[in-house]
This record gives sequence, structure tokens and C-alpha cells, in this order.
Amino acid sequence: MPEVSEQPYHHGRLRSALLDAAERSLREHGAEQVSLRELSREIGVSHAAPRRHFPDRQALLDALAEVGFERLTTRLRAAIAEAGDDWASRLGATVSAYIRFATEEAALLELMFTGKHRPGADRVVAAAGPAFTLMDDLIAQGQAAGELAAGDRERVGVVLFATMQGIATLINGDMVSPGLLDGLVETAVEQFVRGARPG
Amino acid sequence: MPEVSEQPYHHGRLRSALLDAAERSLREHGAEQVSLRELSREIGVSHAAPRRHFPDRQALLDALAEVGFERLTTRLRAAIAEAGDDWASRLGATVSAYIRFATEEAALLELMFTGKHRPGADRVVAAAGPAFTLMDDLIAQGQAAGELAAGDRERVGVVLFATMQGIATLINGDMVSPGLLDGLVETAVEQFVRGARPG
DNA sequence: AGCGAATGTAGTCGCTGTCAACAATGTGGT
DNA sequence: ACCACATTGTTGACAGCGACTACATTCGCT
Repeated sequence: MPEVSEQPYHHGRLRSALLDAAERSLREHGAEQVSLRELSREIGVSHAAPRRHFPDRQALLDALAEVGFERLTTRLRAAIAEAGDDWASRLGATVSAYIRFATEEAALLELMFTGKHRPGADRVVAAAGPAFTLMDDLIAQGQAAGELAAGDRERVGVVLFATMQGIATLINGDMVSPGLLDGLVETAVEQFVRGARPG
Repeated sequence: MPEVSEQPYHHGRLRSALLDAAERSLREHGAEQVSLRELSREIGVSHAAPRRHFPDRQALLDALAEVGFERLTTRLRAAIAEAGDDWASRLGATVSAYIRFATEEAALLELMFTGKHRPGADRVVAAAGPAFTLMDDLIAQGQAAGELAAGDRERVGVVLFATMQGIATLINGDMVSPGLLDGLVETAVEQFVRGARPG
């Protein structure tokens, strides 16, 4: 008669439990400190159990980066959906949502963007796709609204994306004081609009 | 009678030897793979010797980031010195030098900017200062030349810096194909000038 | 009921960073 | 020339880690 309170031999949701625990550890201690053994202890499972779900540590980190991109995309979409119809407010909402995500989830963002993926981390790169597409759409809408000059959307979108990403990196790396953040974002958006508008 | 060919008990330049070896390992295998013990073996010194020069591994990485910023600053200065007198060519030379550095020393750049420094890595942050000052000067020159509108130099300079940094991150992280690099840089510079010029 | 796949466990290996105790070398004062 | 002392390197130990293998339990299907 097995005790009911005993942990079952099979955890059942170990994969997602690992991802959750890893994400918490990532947020609290940074990517370098994420340890498979520690996560295992925390969840109450043997030290070799994670291996059934992630072939190695890097695979877990890659999966984390992947969900990070998915969440970023979701957040950006939500921000756009809540914004008004005019293009400027959509742009502002997007940038602001990005920066919020970037500062709130600094370690995750780093994991997502820095070259920390294994050689063939196609899934991570693929997961980043929708966010780029979203930027691309935003640019296209700006052009349709006559706010932006026609031209190579990809280039323009990537430059905008890069600027946001760069600002986040500088802030998260303590290279510029957080107090400057709002002003920087404002300046970046203004300059982008002025720099890419028609005429 | 000690053999002349023997390694002396004291290395003499162990600190700089460690930095050199670490930088090579960083370039070849990335920051995560840099191992004090491996560097020690390579240099031919005991595994605990590094401790006399760097209290822990992170201190070595911080020192590496520090020299990285110094080298970046040197490179940017050289590029500006070689550029012509007109502001546009100075701007172009700076951006291009930055991007070259960023792609050639991807792992070092990551170490320099990502939040990988220990809590009080003041030296790293301080080492980044001159590069920002350099950008600030460049902006000031642009304003003096009438190419840029007067305004908050710091904001504008940081936004430019961030854009370059972001482009480098996206390229180094395989998020955009290297083939787009030149076009991105060109677009970024064009948009920056258009976005920040007077009128 | 039984059998194979999926999932978790136990034990081991080599590697790592860190620390403490000890040895050799350099240095400056007398 | 000597001697104290700081600097710099060595040896040995410890715990933690990722990875691997062999084994145990459970699930799901027929």
C-alpha cells in the first residue's frame, strides 16, 4: 500500500517544471548560475533526470531563449493591439513594450540575443522570426500611412530593432544610468521618425 | 647548479601572460569556456598561480573587458584620426571602425557589454567611459559643423552608440545575415543624419 | 497480461573554481 | 653580508558541476 503523499516515480510535467525553475533561477542569479543539479534538487528529482528532456545544459538554455522570444512577441502584439489606430501611437507602444520587457527580463534578453546558442540553434533563431516580422509590419504600416518613406523595409526595421536592443543592453549593463532611459527612448523614436519620414 | 633551461620559479609576467592566453581562448571558444586551470597548463604554471593576480575567475574576465574597452577606444580614435576633416566622413569612419571591431571580436564585445560583470565592476564601467566621450565629441563636432541640430548631446550620442551596438549584437547572434551588414550600417548612418540634422 | 518505450534513479568520471598550507624568490634595511 | 618580510608560485584538498552508463519503475498499447 503505497502512501498517497509519496512523490510518484514519474514527475509527469518535469520538462515544464524544469523550464519554470530555470527561468526563476535565470532571473535571480543569471544564466551562468543556472545549474541542472540545483534545479533537480529544487524540483525533487534525481540529478540525471533532466537528461531525458534536455540532452545537455545548453539545450535547456536554448529552450529558455525560445520561450523568451515567444513571450516577447506576445507582449509586443498585445501592446500594438491596445494602442490606438494612428501609426505613431502604435510605434510608441511597441518600443515602450520592448524596453519594458528588456529591463524586466534582463538576463533572459541576454540569453536570447547574445551568441550563447549552440552552433545549430535553429529553433532559437526561428523563434526570433515573428518579432522581426512584427517590426516589418509596423514599418509597412508606417509607409502605408505616409509617415515613412518607401524603401527597404527590412533594413529600416532591423535598424529600429537594433536601436531598441542596444539601448536595453547599455541600460542593463550599467553603461548608462537608468534615469536616462525614458529620455533615450523618446529621442530614439523621434530621431527614427524624422530620419525615415518621406521628403 | 640549477639548469639554465629550467623555467624560473617565478614567471615574471604571469598576469599579462594570463590576459593574453585568456583573450586567445575567449576568441576561440567563447567566455564560458575560459578556464583558469587550462590557461595555467598552457602557460606552464600551477593551477593555483592565477589566484595571486586575479582573486577569482570573474576578476580575470572583468580585466579582459576592461582592456577590450581600451582597445575599442584606441581603434575608434585611430579611425577618426585617419578620416578627413569633414564631419560626415568622421562619422562614417567611426561607425565602420566600431562595426569592424564588433564583428572581429564578437566574444570580447559580449563580455564588455552584457551584464556579465560582478556587482561592483566599477573598473569595467569606467573603462567604457572614453568611448562614450568620444561619441559625445563627435556629436558636438556635428553640431558645430551645422550638420546636427543643437540639443542634448548625451541622448543623441547614446542612441547612436546603442544602434551600432544593437546591429553588432544582431549580427553576432545570427539574427540577421552578415550579408545585410553593410546595408544596415549605411541605412543606420543615413537615418541618424536625417533624424538629427537641423531644421 | 505482457511487452516495449518513456521516464526517473544511482553511481561514476573528469573537470572546474576556490581555499589553505607550504616553498621559493625578490627586496629593502642594517 | 645578513636577515626579516612581502611577493609569487606549488601542492593537495574539497565540493560542485555536466555528462555518461547501467539499472528501475511506470505508462501505453495490443
